[in-house]
Amino acid sequence: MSKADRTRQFIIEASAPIINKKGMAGTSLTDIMEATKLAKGGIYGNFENKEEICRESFLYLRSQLAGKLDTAVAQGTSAKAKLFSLLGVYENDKNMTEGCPILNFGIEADDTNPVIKEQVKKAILAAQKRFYNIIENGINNKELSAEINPEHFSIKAFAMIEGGILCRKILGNNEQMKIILQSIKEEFEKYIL
Amino acid sequence: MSKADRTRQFIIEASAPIINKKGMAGTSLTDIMEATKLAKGGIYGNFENKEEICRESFLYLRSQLAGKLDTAVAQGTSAKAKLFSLLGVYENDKNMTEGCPILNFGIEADDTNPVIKEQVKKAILAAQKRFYNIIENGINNKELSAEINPEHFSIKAFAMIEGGILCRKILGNNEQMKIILQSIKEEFEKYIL
DNA sequence: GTATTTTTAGACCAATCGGTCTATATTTGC
DNA sequence: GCAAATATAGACCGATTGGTCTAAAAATAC
Repeated sequence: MSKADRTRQFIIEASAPIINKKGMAGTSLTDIMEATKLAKGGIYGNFENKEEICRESFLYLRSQLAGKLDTAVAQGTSAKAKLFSLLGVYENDKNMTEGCPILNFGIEADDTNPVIKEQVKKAILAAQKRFYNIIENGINNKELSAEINPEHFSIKAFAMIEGGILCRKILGNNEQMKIILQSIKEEFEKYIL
Repeated sequence: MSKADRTRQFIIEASAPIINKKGMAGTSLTDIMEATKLAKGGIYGNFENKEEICRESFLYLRSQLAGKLDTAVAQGTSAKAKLFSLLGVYENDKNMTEGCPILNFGIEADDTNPVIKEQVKKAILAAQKRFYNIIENGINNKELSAEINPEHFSIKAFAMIEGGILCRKILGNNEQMKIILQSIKEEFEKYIL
């Protein structure tokens, strides 16, 4: 990994939380310079423009989050354990409590940045697929009744969680999220064989 | 209504859709000047600063949306009719398909603008209460089983819809939203007496 | 219809925006 | 450790930002 590659990665990791918090339009080069302690030249030698920093920051947050979620799923040894472990990340992980990048970048990009919007789309579909796969494997393993609709379940669970993240941030507490996650668990348990 | 009041209202109504779309940080005075065909003086004679325009724009969008939702509920003559009518607005209304102001302003304001954040909070609680009241009245009228939990139902429905709005905007179609609204209806129907 | 008050246009402002460029500093290959 | 290549600092750029101020225009009161 060359010096430039390391600096580039360092800039992304330092910028991503700021952009996730303040938004792309709301984050200035000055913010990024302060966070990295780098001068303009040091930044523009590694990135074409601010939009590239935003884009790479989203991709970084997305992959970091996906890694945590995939790890959580992998740790479960049954469909139920996998799902509950996955939901646990949504409940507690700092990456989620600080604001879901899918929500933050998605809402801003949808009318302003088609390139990032497309990457958010991939993130949504991947997040839903993570639920879907748990259910489908559960059915195949005879852990779950074939009555459960994996597509509907994964869409509803994902939507409820994203809505729950909004409520958590605005209302300033985790109560509604707990109710949401609990109800996802209860819905799931109806189908355990 | 004085000339100034009318101009003020006109500026709000012209600016609100732009700010809802491009975000508060992403909307410039130039955007507002173009939308209103007014010069700087005409705008700053009616508003203290850009933030006030953003704040009033959110309050305008919030009250407009609340009016439509309340009207829809009032049109139903049973708990079921009220709920289905309410969900119909979330499915079809332009105010929703163009982007929910609760979601758009909420996500941007939560880390940057505590005053607007507080107003978004009120909007969320009011939206949830609208669901809650339908359920509670339904129980009292013996239309619904007392088994239904109005609090949990309203929290889940609201969260799912907001998550569904995100998916609709990013995925570019209404399919997931339809599944979500259908599942809310089915869940509700389980409790009809 | 005139006098007074209110409202608006638009020139103007300093500050900040994203971005460029060159000279210097730092890596890197050998 | 020296030379070539690469990366960074920071002065600089024009454009744009949000915001002010004054003179003209329009609405209002009588």
